[in-house]
Amino acid sequence: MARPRSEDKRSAIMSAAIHVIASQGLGAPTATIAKEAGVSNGSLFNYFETKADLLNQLYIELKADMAAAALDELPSESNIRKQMLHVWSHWLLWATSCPEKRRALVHLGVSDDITSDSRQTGRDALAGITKLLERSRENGPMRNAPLGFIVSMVDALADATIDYMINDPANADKHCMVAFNAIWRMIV
Amino acid sequence: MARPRSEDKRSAIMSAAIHVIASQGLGAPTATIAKEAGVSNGSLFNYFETKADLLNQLYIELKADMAAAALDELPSESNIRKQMLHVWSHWLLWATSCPEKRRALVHLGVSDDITSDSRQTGRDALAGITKLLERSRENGPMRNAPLGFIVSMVDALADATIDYMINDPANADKHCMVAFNAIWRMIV
Amino acid sequence: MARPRSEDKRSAIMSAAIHVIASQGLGAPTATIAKEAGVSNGSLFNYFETKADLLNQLYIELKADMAAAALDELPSESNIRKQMLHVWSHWLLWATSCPEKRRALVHLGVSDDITSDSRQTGRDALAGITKLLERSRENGPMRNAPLGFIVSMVDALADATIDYMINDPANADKHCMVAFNAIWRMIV
Amino acid sequence: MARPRSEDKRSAIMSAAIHVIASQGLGAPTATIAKEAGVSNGSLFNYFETKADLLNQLYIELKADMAAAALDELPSESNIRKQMLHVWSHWLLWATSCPEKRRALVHLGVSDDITSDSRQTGRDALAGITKLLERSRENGPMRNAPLGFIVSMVDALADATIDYMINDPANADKHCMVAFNAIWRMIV
DNA sequence: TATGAATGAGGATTCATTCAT
DNA sequence: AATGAATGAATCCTCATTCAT
Repeated sequence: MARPRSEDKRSAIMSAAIHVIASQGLGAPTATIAKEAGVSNGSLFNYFETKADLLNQLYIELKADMAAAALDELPSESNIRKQMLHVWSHWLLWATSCPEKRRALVHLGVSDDITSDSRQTGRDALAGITKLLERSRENGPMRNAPLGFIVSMVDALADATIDYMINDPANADKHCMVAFNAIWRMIV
Repeated sequence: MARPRSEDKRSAIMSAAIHVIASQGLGAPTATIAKEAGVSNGSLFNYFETKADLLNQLYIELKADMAAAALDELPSESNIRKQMLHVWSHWLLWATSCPEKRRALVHLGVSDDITSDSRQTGRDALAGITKLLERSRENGPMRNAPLGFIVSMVDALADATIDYMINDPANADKHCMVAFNAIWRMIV
Repeated sequence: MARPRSEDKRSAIMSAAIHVIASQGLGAPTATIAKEAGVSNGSLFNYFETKADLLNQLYIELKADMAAAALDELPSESNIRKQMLHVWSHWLLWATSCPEKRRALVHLGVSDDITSDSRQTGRDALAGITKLLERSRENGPMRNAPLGFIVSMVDALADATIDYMINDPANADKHCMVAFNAIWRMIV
Repeated sequence: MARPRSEDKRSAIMSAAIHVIASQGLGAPTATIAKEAGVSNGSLFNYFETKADLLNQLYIELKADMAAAALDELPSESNIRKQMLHVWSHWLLWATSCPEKRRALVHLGVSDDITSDSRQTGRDALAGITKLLERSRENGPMRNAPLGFIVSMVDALADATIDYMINDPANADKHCMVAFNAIWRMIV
């Protein structure tokens, strides 16, 4: 009935879900997640009404986590490029240092179980980044394109870059900068 | 001497799979695909050893289909920008005019059932596009980045653009051009 | 805290398996066994990991059951012939009075699903009988033959005798004695 | 419709069935047998109406084959013990030198697909052996036991002996004689 | 007659969810 | 609330048999 008593247990389930989904995909049994969390399978359904519910909440939390990481310690006094670079590199840093979260998020992102509400909430969490992008492209060649379109493009490029950084960690920083400069050429 | 194994039936199953996977995802029962193809569920396994086999073959065919569409009637005499634009717009045209193929391909792309062999075959099919990209960025700011990285970025941007075009068909052409110009700024 | 896994249910499944296998052979669906046991088909797999697991456990239990019946109330003070006769007649009595157990055991005995571990466990259960045979043949003509060979022969004769007793119940006791005397001539 | 044109093909199927059943058991697909025989799966059903039909015919042929081997070159002039020994050793020789036939026969012997008619036919094939046994026990301690019972016992002992010979080929001849002498003590 | 594709019932097993304890 | 046993629908795949060629 989704009436969690212990916040600890809820987050244990979330963490377990990240781990299990990262390695087994969304097909992973809820029982596996529960066991990984040190909780009985029946208990899982005290915290999440259905598996889909768990998935949606996880999606939202991961998006928020990612956004928080990206916006953490934002140097709001610096010029826009510096701020954008800060966000970009923290974003990618989050993804490369929490590869399981990122992998889980990729799985969730394409799942039909994630509702459009959840997706919207996910986008909302990125509002801070969106704002920065808006200011960045203000006078650039894409000043008239829909902002959402630009966000999608940057998001897509982030994903591609992360993949590349993970596959070639030795040059991760270089790839990070190459991609950032590319984006900067795109939008300003 | 027996009823010959019919190519028609094989492609009926493929088409059905595209349709069914586009709407139900990879979890769709093989029986549903078979029925949609007008074939018994047992027959499906005459044409494909396992469901995973079907999925892999479908992935490869769709990738090839997409590449063929993109490279069709390539104006090889024109300058590189014109050729690239041709590829880009045909690519997106394919995706927006066969949205089911594209949706199925998205599902397949993230599936653990798709082997790395299949993925490599998929990349091989895009060799023509890769070549063009290589020439395009030859003297540009990304001339020293790994070519595979650039391909991934362009691929990612294509996906993002397609999504946007499908969501806002009225301005599809405009979005297509906006994205192309963005890419061009990125790489040349 | 949850419904405890019930020993009753496990043995209900075992009994059902005996009954169903006796009449339908090892090809009997697990669903049939489950239904006969008054349990859902899914539940059967809470008690036995696979059908083969069920079969192996059943084999071992039946062997043990048989051995226990044969050795029950063994008159250990009596001379060796009396003891052996006791075992022999109780053995055959078990088989003729639980024909389903015996039929199931015959099916199981030739199944490829029964592991050599299970077979060894089965033999171990018969250790008491083996001991008696060892003493019986001590000074007889087969004193130098491998003990295992003798056990196999006696086992085979038991099977043949049981068949005959079941087919001709009116003279069951007579057949039992005829066979026993034959064995006694063989080994002492 | 079981209207064989080519006797060659029929026996190819039989041989294939022996081989396949010996290694995979009765659960082996008819398609596997057909392929092993170099025949299409459809063709198999021109020679045998059903799988059960094939199994029954195979059972009968193997029993006949075994009996023929046992009775081959029977020294009908010799005394009864010599004749019986001849039969016994040829019987076991057949089993140990055609282990696949023997294995297949063991599988078939316990199958519910084998009709009682087939079993009777199998016994009829052993008539020659039965005759010898009848003469052998004529004045012995089992002179009043049902002849069929004695046949069953000897049959069972043969099976047990064969198993032992196959597992310990180095001493096969010794085991063969040990068992023969045991039988002789039993019946004469 | 020979072939092998087509059929579809059947079967073991999984798993989200419920519910007795 | 927590547990984990119970449920049974769902799914992939097999295989004896049929039938078009």
